[in-house]
Amino acid sequence: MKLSTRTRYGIRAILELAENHGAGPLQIKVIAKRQDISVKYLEQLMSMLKAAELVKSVRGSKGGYLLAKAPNQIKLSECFKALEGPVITTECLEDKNYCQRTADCVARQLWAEVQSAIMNVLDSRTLQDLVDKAKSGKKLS
Amino acid sequence: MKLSTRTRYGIRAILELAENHGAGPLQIKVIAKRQDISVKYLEQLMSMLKAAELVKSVRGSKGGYLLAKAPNQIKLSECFKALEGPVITTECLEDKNYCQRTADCVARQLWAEVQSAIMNVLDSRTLQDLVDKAKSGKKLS
DNA sequence: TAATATACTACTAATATAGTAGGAATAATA
DNA sequence: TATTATTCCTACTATATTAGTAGTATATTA
Repeated sequence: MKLSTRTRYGIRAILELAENHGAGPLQIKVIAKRQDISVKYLEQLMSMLKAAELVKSVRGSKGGYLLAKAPNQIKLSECFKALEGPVITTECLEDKNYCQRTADCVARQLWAEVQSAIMNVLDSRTLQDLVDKAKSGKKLS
Repeated sequence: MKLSTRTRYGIRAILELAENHGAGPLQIKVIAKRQDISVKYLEQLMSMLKAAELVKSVRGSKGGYLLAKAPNQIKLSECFKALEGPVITTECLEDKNYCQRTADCVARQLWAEVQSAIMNVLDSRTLQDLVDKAKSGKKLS
């Protein structure tokens, strides 16, 4: 169950915006250089974040990207969902009719628990939390 | 972050063995029919579980598969690992040198938390737990 | 020896990932 | 107004992974 670079890069990129919050737009090429990501690839990731209304953009010279909300208003679960899609561990959790066994399938119950454990982590943290920890140099509590 | 059919089918298959524990070997074709999985595909999944020493096999007529240990001695984390590989959310959790930023990367700390949340669920349950719940018809606590 | 099982290896179609590439649209600035 | 800097949009591509299929060899029982 490997995380895509799409999600890994995207989260690092929006974290750059969070750290830059209040200081005007940040350009893709700057983020790409700092995070060592292909500019062209990052363009696509940013447009996913924009489609999810987590960031907004300013076109033209001196343009760039900014957070659409304050860092403490953006949950990691939202970022994850925008990049990776729903925190899905298996189709049958989304669609009850995917399989006839859903009603009494203990495997499905297990995957539901896994999914919920992941969501608990991602839902309880905002970009601000990560920025704070980065500054303090401490680990997440 | 979608779960492969490999893991989903494999877990359902070993659960069949757990329910059948003590009643001799169970054949692939029986499991395949009950769980609606391709016989040939399931063969491969069973051989992964066997390589991980979670199940053992009896060849020839009247043969089949059995659990290698009692159901309460087999954690779901072991089954998962055998089928899906390590519960990896990103390479940098396994290999510190995968990226230069590991030391102070807050994103990496986040993935570590996610990974650990998943492991907590899978590590705290055995096949026996799932079998019990299936029999009682109740949800996992 | 015949029937029934697992064991092993190779192949394949479909899908997803991780980009690359090129240019159009837009805004600031000289 | 021309130039430059930026996002925006669409299409393409190489590689890897997934989810199987297929065939044959090997072991066991009756």
